[in-house]
Amino acid sequence: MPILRSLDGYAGSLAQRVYGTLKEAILDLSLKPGAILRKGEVCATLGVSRSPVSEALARLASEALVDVVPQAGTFVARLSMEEVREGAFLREALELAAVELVAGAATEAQLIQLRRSLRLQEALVEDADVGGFYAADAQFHEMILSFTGHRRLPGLSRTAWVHVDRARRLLLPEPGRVGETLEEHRAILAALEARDPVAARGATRTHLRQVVTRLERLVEARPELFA
Amino acid sequence: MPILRSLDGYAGSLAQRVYGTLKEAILDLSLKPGAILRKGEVCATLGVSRSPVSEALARLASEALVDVVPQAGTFVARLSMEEVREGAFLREALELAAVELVAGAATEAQLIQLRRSLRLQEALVEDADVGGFYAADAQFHEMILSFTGHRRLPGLSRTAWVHVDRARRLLLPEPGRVGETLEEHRAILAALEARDPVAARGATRTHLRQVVTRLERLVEARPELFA
DNA sequence: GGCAGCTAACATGCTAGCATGTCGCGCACT
DNA sequence: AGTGCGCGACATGCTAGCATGTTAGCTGCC
Repeated sequence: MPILRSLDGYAGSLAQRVYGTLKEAILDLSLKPGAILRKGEVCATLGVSRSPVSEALARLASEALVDVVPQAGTFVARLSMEEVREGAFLREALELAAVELVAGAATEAQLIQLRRSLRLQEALVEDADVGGFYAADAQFHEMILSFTGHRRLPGLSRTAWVHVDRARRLLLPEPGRVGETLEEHRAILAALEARDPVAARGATRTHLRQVVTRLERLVEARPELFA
Repeated sequence: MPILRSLDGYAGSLAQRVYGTLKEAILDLSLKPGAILRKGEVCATLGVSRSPVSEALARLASEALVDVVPQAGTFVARLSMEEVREGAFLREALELAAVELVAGAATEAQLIQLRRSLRLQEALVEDADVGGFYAADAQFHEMILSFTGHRRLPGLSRTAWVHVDRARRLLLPEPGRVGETLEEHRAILAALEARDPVAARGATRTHLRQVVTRLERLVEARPELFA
């Protein structure tokens, strides 16, 4: 059993903490795709019983992060370009609908929040704080989604994106990408400020397709990674 | 405990059958919104233990069909116009993205399937078979979603729509609505045949907003239904 | 030497009972 | 009479052990 971070640092019921621990390990590939994931071992490692583990695995199965084969075993899902494409499609659908709505309905206060986030992103780029920038990036997108007024939308978008996020670990960092990302965010904000839904959709679509394009190139170059 | 249909007729594990039984009862309002849903009673009624019931309730909670309050109780979700709007937004986002994609990529074989479905719908309208028509309606939409090639899309769309579907039980049948629905389907298919993504989006949007519009009128007339 | 069948180990799914925290009712007090 | 407090009943969450079905390896046979 690979090293599994302890439950500390996660909140809520045991099942929820087990879920968080396992999900993180799957997403950062410390649990290898295709590996068997024995419930008994997880129980022993984390020091909990099998019910919370079962519930956590059920949730992960509903996100297609693990495959549960009845009476046979539970396996970490393999990287799948199919899943990546589907996840990207879903997030794109949600986020395009969101920017379209927000372009027509954003309040001044909301625009101010977005501008502030952009200023923060600029500072992080100047400081070359890549980790911080990606956090601000995620927050920027979540803001837009939450401005629709739909509470569960940000979470759904995150869930849709998990397979893309996992596959992204295989990409090497590309110098200058953060700067381009910042520029794309500027274009989205500009379209929102102009209250132009079509431009907002276009800018968002362009932005979201960057990662997937790079992944498509990767799968072409090294198809064995997506067995 | 209201009458709960037996597990027979559902396939898969016990948990899955319990899930199906409960979901059906919640959706057709035979489990009253706001009612308490005791695990123990469900176990006794269905003759199963608490693990499968717990798993089923966890899934229902993730769809916001029940509220689980730790150490307090489980409650059938109340009807909520918020949830209806969010569900409608989600399905619209997914289905607009789907028709846009399909308009550009549909094969002739797929168009033939859709035309065949429309012919079936016409026959059902002529025979005034409303139930059959709604089944064909659902199938028509599922076809379009599946033509994107994304396997889980139809299921996600169904899940998104559950709150709308539940609230729809409150609407009285409206004479002539099936005819209008058929006409709207014709418009969607026409746009797909013309390979016109913009028109397809427009026709789909118009179509999907019909139910929500009627629900908005209902909540205005009888707000107490959505406590 | 290769293949088929069997057996044994072991995976998950389910059942039953214990620990923990909450809510509501009743009683005493103000 | 109204209010605050305390206790009891009971809800879910968790733990531990049993039933069921699969898989892999070994053995015997061809």
